[in-house]
Amino acid sequence: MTAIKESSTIQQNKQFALEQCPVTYVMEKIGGYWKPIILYHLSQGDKRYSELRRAIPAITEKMLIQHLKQLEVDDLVLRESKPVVPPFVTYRLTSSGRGLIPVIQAMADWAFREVRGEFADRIHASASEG
Amino acid sequence: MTAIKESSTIQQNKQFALEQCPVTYVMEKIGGYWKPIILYHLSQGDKRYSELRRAIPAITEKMLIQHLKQLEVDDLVLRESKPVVPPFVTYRLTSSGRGLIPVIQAMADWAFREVRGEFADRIHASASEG
DNA sequence: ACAAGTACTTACCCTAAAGTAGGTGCCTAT
DNA sequence: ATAGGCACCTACTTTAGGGTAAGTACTTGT
Repeated sequence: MTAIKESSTIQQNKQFALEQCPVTYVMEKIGGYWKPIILYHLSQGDKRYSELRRAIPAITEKMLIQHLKQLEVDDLVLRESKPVVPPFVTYRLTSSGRGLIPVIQAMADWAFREVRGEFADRIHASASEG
Repeated sequence: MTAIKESSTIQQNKQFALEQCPVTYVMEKIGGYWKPIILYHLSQGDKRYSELRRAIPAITEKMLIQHLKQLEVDDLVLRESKPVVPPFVTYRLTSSGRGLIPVIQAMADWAFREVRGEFADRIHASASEG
C-alpha cells in the first residue's frame, strides 16, 4: 500500500470533507445557476453549440461557452469538433457527466411536482371562493 | 373548468418554461452555492441554528441566516422558535423541502462515486508507474 | 465583573460572476 | 454586394453574492 504518498493527506482531507458534506463537492463542480441547466439539455441528447444556444435563449454566448469550457476541463462534458466549414461542434456528456443524470432527473421531477401542486392549490382556492 | 382566470396566462407561461427546462425552475429556488449544502444538513435531521453553523464551518453567519430566511419564504424550510431564553430555534424541511431529498441524495451518491473513482485511478496510476 | 453562548442584525466593502457589445474567419444564399 | 449562419473571442462595465466586523438582548457559568 505505498500508492498515494505525499498526496495522501489531500486525499484524506477530501474523504473527510466528503463525509462532512458530499454536496459541497458537487457544488464545486456544478454550483451556480447555469451549469445544471446546460447539463439538463445535454442529458436530453448530444447538442451542437447553436442548438444549446437556442435551447437556452436566456443565456448569453459568453456564459454558455465559458461554462461549456469549464464543464470540459471538469470532465463532465466532451467537445467534439469536425474540421469542416462552417464549423460543426458537438457537446455530449462524459461518463462522469452521465452520472449526474439522476441528479438532473430528480430536479426535473421535483419541479413538475411543485408546479402541479401550485396548479392544484389554485383550483382548490378558486373552487372554495364560490 | 372556469377556475384560473386572468392568472391563467402566467400559469401557462410557467408550464411552458417548465417544459422547456424544468431545471430552471429548480435553480430559481435552490441555485447558488450554499442552499443545497444547507438542505443537505437539514435532510440529515432537524437542526438548531447553532448546529447548522457548526455543521458548515465555512459559511458566515450572514450567509447562513440570509439563505435560511430565503428558504423559509420559498417554503422549503420551516423555522420554529421556542419563546425561551436563551433562544431555541429549530429549522426543518417542509414537505416541499423534503421533496428535494432525492435531489440531494443523488448529489451525495454522485460525489461518493466520483471520489472513489479518483481514488481508484490514483492507485492504478501508481501501480503502473513501477 | 467578565466571558461565553443563544440567535440573530446592520453597515460597509470587495470581488467574482454575469451582462453588453463588439469583432473574427469562412462559407452560402439572395 | 450584403446578410446571415457557424462557433467562437475579447474588452469593458455592472451587479449581486459574499466576506468582515461590529452590535443587540438576555442568561449562565467562573
